[in-house]
Amino acid sequence: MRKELAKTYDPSLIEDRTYAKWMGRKYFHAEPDRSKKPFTIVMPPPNITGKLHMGHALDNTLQDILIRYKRMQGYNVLWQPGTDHASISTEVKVTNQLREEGIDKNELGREGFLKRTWEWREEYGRTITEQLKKIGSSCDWDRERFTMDEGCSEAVLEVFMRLYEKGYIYRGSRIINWCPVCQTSISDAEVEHEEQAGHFWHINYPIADGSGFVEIATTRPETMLGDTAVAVNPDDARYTQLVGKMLKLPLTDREIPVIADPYVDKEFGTGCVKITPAHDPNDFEVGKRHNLPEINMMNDDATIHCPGSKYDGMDRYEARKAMVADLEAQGLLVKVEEHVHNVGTHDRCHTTVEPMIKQQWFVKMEEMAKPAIEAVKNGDLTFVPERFDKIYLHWLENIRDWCISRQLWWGHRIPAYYCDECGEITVARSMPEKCGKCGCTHLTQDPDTLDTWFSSALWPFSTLGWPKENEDLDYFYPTDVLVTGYDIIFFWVIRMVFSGYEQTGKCPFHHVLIHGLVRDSQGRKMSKSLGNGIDPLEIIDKYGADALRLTLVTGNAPGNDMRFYMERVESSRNFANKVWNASRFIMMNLPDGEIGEVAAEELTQADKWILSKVNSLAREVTANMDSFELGIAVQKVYDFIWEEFCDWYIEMVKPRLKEEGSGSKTAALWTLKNVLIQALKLLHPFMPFITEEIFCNLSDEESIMISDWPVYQDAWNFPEEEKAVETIKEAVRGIRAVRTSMDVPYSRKATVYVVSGDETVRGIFEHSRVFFAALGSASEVIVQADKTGIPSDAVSALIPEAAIYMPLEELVDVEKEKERLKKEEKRLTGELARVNGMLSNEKFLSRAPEAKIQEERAKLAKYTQMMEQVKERLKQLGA
RNA sequence: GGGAUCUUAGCUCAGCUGGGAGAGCACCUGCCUUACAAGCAGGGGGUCACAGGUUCGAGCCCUGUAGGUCCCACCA
Repeated sequence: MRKELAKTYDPSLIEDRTYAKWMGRKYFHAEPDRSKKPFTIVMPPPNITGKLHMGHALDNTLQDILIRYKRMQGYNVLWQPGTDHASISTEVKVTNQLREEGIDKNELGREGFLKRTWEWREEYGRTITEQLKKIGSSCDWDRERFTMDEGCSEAVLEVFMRLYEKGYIYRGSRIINWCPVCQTSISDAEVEHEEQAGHFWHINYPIADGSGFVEIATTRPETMLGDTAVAVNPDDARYTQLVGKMLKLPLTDREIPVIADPYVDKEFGTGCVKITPAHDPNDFEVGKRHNLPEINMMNDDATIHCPGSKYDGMDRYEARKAMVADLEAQGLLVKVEEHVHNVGTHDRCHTTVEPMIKQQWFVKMEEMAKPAIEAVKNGDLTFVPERFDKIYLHWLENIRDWCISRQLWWGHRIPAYYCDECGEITVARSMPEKCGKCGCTHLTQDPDTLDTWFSSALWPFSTLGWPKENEDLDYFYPTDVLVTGYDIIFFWVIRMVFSGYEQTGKCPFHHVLIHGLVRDSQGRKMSKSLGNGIDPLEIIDKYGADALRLTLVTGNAPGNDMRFYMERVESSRNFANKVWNASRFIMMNLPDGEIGEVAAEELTQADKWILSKVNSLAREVTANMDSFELGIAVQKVYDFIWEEFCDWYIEMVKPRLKEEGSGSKTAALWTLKNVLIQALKLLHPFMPFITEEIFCNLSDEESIMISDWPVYQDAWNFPEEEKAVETIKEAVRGIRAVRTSMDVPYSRKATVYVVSGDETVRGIFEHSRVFFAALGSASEVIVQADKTGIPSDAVSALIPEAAIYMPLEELVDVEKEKERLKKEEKRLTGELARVNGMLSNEKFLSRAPEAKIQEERAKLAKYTQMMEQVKERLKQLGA
């Protein structure tokens, strides 16, 4: 039955309905099936705190494209979705929410807080997944997981136990990064280095024996309360006699030694460095080497800890000011210089982190990094684009132990239990009944939780049921491709890789497709503070998910950032409308019943041409998809549909559609329908909704998303017809250009003479005269071998294969025509010079591939012929 | 300090293994030609940052220079 479609495409009418249909039919659901090959992607789990932003939209669009493509290719695909508990982010959000209600987190207590956070998660945690559905994500929602659900928590516990038992997890008192606002330790990866304009304070430390001063330079004078030495380079002749002497530490009553350590750079500052082991990672190392005391002079909220001192309790920056003022008053401040330096800040809240010595849990990284490094080196794991190999390797080759404990409540609690009596640590899967050392029954679990990335590191296998052996894991793991932004390679990708090798012995995925950031029209990062974010859902409401998706993949190469602006979305929307209308046109013409098969001899040159075109398109697009060149792939489909199919083929076929009951009409309809279906299939991964809607109107199959991906077929390979139609297109373009330059109105038809001495060429035009006439605004097409009967003032269009003449009578402006021909002559002269240059170059002839030489020879012949025509024509016009 | 990356049409960007410079938007001209004005036809516009090198041949490979962006890094 013929179906009518609306004149303009309205995505809002079909997207939700279509998605519901897919869900209802369980197309997204995957079960192991040994008769098919699996293809698996795990979705980077969005935070439960978040709402969908452009980054998610891009990330998930890319994944959905790959998933839909592979599904159509017949793979048993699993796209595993889920969400991340996002420890710090969520804890901060809930804490703030509580504060607004006037509730203090600590008063509420741990249990109450967790109850509240679970409620929060129930209420808000699913909005993002609902939003992911709006963009068409075909993930298996039946398998949706959460990093703190029972299974994932079991995996976390198992991994902790294994690593602990292997000696890879240890507890130690070491210098770590501390966020005074979030009041927790953070890992090195979570520290962002920001360049800040600061000062360099030069301070005199008096030598205890009264023989003078040692001038030190520091960017953080307040830490001098924790100084336990001043260091100089052992080779620094200026200071050798000072080494071993004692200095009076200003603002305190302590004395500290001068020590020699190669860490000190003679050239930098004064060459004397104050050493604060408890508040600087380098100084910590120096302190260890020299057995210096570690004086902790700061509280967890970054106020000064110095009992008995006037600075005690002051904020770190307030104290800095006060101390500098006091030093100046005492005449110990030598000078203050402007100084730009790097300051470590917490990536979540951008507070300046404080290095502090604390008891924390760490993961020993050296051994686990090895297979992860090897994976990239031996090709088991590849990055797209490749350049991210270096970033990955550099990080792993310089990896330091991972601080995994967080002083937070929301997260997986560390399974360590301390004996209240003897302090013995027991790491166990559950609370031990008694202390294994002293037998005491009073044990307390470590209050800390794990870094949120500890659980996401296990995501590729914890979501498949690990540590239990099971069919899902066996079948779908390892996964195939991981799609993510370059911003979380360190946090997540690397940790998944070493965790995968350590726990499962396998790399958790083979390819990592990296994408960049979606920026605003000015190239700025989209951010809440700038207010320049564009809400993907608003775009979907207004333009449709397909337009959004197309915008996000068009003209973008892997790993590169992109700019997002409305003109691009409109352009995508226009394409959707183009597809819609082309389909509408075809459906308007399709008969009520089946077209049936069309005999090969009924197919015209044009039919074969477009079949051949869509055939090679399928091959090319498949190759691009396989190498993750999604932007290139979709560009090819776009160009094919808009230019070849709509602008040329449909126009070529229109005259035949008026021939009621003819075999030619049937062949045209058959071709229109089949080529459209092929094109829709190639487009489907990118624009799932519109392609599904049209496909279901055209085809008896139930859904395009489970239809077969087009493959190249020899039966649709027509090189001769492709060449023939290209010749005609050239002729049409030539005619149009001539007519435009002569200002001949569209409505004015003219007789068109095609002159060629080549019988084959004449055959091409004879065969296609119907559509050639239509496209070339011809009232009549006369094909002949010579110029007999052609008016001498006829205007010509030139193509290599033939001469085209149009008697345009009084409309012909001889001067314009001469001008046009001269321009053409100039162009051809240039081309001929280039080709002749190459062909007269002996080195080219001897070293270039034979095919290339033949190609150039053919061009020479072609241009020579055209040049002859132009010259002859100019001569006729008396030029 | 180390590394990566970019510099191609007015704007935003593609350009896959080196073989006659592309798209979208913008601009100019003419068209409501019964699928689409969210459209059709035609057109203008680029020493592919600069300088060398390799090659028969370079936007693409190599070296250097300039400018931009980003990442990493313990010079206080």
